[in-house]
Amino acid sequence: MPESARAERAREAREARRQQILDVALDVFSEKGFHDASITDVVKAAGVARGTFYQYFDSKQAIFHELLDQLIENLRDSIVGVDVSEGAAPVRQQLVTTVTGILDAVDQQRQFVRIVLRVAVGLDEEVDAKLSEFYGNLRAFIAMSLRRGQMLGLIRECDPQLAAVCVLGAFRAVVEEYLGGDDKVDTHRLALGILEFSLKGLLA
Amino acid sequence: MPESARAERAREAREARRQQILDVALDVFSEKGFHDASITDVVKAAGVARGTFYQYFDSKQAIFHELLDQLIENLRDSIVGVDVSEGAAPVRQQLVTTVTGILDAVDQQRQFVRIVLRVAVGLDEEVDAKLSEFYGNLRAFIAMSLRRGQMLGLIRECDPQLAAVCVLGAFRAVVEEYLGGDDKVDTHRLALGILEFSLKGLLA
Amino acid sequence: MPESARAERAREAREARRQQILDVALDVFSEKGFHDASITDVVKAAGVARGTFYQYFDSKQAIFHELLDQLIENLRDSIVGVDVSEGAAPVRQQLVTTVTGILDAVDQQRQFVRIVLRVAVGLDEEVDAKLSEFYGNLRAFIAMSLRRGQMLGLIRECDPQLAAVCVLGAFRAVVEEYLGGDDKVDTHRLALGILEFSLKGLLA
Amino acid sequence: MPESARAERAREAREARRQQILDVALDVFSEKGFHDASITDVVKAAGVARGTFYQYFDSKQAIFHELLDQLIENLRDSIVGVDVSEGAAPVRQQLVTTVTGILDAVDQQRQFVRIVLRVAVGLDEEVDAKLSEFYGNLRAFIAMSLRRGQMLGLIRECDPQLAAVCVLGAFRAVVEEYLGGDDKVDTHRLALGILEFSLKGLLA
DNA sequence: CATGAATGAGTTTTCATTCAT
DNA sequence: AATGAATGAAAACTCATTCAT
Repeated sequence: MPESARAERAREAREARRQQILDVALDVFSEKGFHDASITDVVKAAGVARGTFYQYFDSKQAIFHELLDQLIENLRDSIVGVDVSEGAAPVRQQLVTTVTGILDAVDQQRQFVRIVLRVAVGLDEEVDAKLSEFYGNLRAFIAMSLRRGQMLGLIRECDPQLAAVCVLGAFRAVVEEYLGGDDKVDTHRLALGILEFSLKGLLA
Repeated sequence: MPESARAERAREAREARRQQILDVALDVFSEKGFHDASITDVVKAAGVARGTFYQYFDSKQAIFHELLDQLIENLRDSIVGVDVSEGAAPVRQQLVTTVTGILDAVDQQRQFVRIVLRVAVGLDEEVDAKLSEFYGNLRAFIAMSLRRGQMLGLIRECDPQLAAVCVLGAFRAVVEEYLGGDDKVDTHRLALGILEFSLKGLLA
Repeated sequence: MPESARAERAREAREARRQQILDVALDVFSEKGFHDASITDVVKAAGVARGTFYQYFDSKQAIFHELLDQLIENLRDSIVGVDVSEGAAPVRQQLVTTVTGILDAVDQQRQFVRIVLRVAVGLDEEVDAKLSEFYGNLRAFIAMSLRRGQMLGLIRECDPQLAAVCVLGAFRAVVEEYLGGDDKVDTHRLALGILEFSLKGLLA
Repeated sequence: MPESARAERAREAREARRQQILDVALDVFSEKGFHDASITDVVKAAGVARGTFYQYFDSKQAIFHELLDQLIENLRDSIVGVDVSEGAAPVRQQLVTTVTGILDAVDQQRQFVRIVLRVAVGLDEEVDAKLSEFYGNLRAFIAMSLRRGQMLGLIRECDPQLAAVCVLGAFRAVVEEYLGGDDKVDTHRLALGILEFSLKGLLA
């Protein structure tokens, strides 16, 4: 079936082009922000014509939303639960590994940080909803983990919802502060710091 | 001195008008964001003509910056240190009172939250600098308090800088989550939650 | 009649104020041009309120027109004819004196030059008409003098109208070139140059 | 090379469009002046959208400056020197031909006159500089010619600089007076008049 | 009569989007 | 499918003029 083969190749080319524009847009948006970045900036950087852009994306909003979806999905993928089954590694060690892993993933793609923590904040309702959903899921996941921990007697009595907000807030703040710029960081140290803080608090 | 009296009244009227426009702009910006709010929106809501706006403010940026300055100053004013001198109230109680007070202040003016935590984020370099400075001061204050606590043996061994980032992040997240909408909240409960979390952590 | 005396004083005060604003406007317009000079510039320089300005002049155009009228009248006054009656000074000497006198008058008030030769040019139809009339009168005066000179056998055969245009053009160009800036000039030398040129031409 | 051919056609179309807008702007500016002509006037007359204008020109100022550059270049091109080599036509005849030619060129494009002699006068510093340079070059050219004439014994003793100012002034005045409106003129007669005046003066 | 705050029509300019080639 | 010239709605901002005090 030579025709379907050709069609296939065309589809792949289209997909590649599409992703290329998305990649470029990530750079442009993360550097200039949403409003200060123009479609002109994107198409120039991508080396395509204005019209071409609109063959792949419906609007400036649309590409940003898609971008955000990709970012969120990537972030989600780098987050995995803790195995509490017998024979698994000690919980604390698992936590350190997990949190370090997330920080490493974020560290790899700092544009993510800028987009999710700066550019996308307060943009429009749809974006807000997406971020809310993402954070909500994370919070729910954390809260659930805490509840399970409470049942296992590992976590003290507390409002898991509120506690989850605090944990996530601390984490986000560390990311924003230490991974918002271009400085190198010791992700292991940060992960330890966040976990010690969240688990043991600051009292002597 | 009737002349100076009249001049005084005029000056006051001007100041009142100015503040009125600022107040209206606070509403408009907090509801629509910076880019989606036009000067037309502001002047319509204020019931003045376009030109009037420009008699009081140089530009759209200018009024937003001024607004932000006011908000930050207000926030700063609601934050006070903890008295560790002898005869002072127990530190823990003071902390609860302080944090509850801050939450109450923010609760009173929820537009503040939307502006500072959403609208102003990632707007432009000057705004970024202002927020950075504000958060930096807060962090420095917290870090210093932690260091003092360490010397008094109250706070455990840790990187005060990193810990301050976590504390502030947890606090910010709580504000954003619980005071970002229009729901009523129990600020005392939130303050307790944040403090317990920050001081004792979550382990059983 | 104390009342009329008071009224008189008031009238004089009004007149003085009016002239003061005109004087200031002359400075402002000659420096900034018509469009780039704002009413704000004028009232600030005059030390009066905006409303006051409009009590004395109907509009920005109006004050400029009035200004131009004054300037033109002043220029006209510094121009006098040549006495060809018996016993009068030699015509050539009279001409030198007259032209030098005009140049001196203009030299005294260089703002005149800027207003009449730059600012007022191409402003609007009414201004154009005024300048046209002024130049037309001058040309007519010169043409008439030339015709009289022809009858006396002093001036050669030529189209007096066209010749008047040339004479006036040469004069204007000299004023513009040598009195347009702030450099000191030798008006006598300029007058001689213009006259030699106009009377004898440039051929050896 | 079909591609370069298409690109070539596109480039030409762009250039044509650009020139069309310039032509229209020449009309609009020469009729209304710079300040009274709005971009709206230009684009309406050109039959294009607002945005199209800004694809070709950076600003209202920019198109005017470009327009002025074209006009000045055109004027310059219509001016040629006088050939004093042996075997050349008599100088006087050459001068008549040259001056008549310039007047004819100007006659052809009366908008030039209005723009250069009215609209552009006193507009802004850059425009002033351009006109100054143009007139300066002309003056310098005339002054140099006069100096050469003096060396050949054709031109009498005089300040060539001042004489050049007079010659140019006379010429300009004739252009302004006779070619400023829409009346037909006999350029040959005007050229003769200017030359007779400049060379022989008005004395009998 | 003086004041100066208020007005709002009018201007230039931007930029996401469309569409003929 | 790619191009990029054309579009025009919408925005910020100015400033001559008015009018209540």
